[in-house]
Amino acid sequence: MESSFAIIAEPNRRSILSLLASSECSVGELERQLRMPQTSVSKHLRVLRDAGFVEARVEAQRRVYRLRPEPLMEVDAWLTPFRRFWTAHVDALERHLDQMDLPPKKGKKR
Amino acid sequence: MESSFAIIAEPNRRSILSLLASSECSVGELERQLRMPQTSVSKHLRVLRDAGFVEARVEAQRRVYRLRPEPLMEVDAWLTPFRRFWTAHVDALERHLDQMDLPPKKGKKR
DNA sequence: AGTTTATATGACTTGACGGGAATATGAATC
DNA sequence: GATTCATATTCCCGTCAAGTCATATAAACT
Repeated sequence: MESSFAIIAEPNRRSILSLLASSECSVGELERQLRMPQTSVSKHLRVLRDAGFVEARVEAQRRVYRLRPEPLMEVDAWLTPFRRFWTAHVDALERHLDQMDLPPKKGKKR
Repeated sequence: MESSFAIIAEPNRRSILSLLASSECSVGELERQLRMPQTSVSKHLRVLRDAGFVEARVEAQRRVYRLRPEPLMEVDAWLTPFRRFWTAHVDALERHLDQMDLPPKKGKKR
């Protein structure tokens, strides 16, 4: 359970994170929107919290969870060396489109 | 039916992908650089190939593996809704501007 | 042909993870 | 203070994946 990658390997956890990307949620709200048992939501939230993906604030009986950016930034950073593999493709696609489309005003520095 | 996220949850597979990001490799080269048993490397490559992360070309007795961009692009796309969480805080981080420098064939980057 | 080199596959074991039910904790309301 | 609501934790179980060992395939070399 150590790496951030293992954490987001779980589909339900990714769903939780996606919901929290829109707005912070209580456990009950997550439970209803994802239609999964509360005990499951709580356990996944525990994992996410231990890994630093989310943090909770106590509000009366509720716990309101919100996102923390660091672990996903780490994933994003890991992707960096790979991006050149598809930016190359995008460039090729751009060149191709330039032949049929209007010349774009955006920066094409070469 | 493994998701791309589950594939890169495995540390050894991430190591393989990182090596292939520098240059294509044969199984033996991966085996030596990662210092893991050949049978393990082959099995991870099998998983990576089935998931579309890599493809192999046959070169005599060797299989030379190289990266395929699509699955990692998918991961990158999933991160999109989350990026505002750190681009908002870390101002003007140029991670999405062209980080395209010349890819070195050997030697250390970074 | 037989041997070495390079890679893949199959069988087996082991350990980790997720789901579910039951239970526990704890705050709020009566 | 007992009950209800909201969330967390514990225990058991089934599954699945990774590591290891042995073996299989196939090309290259003698």
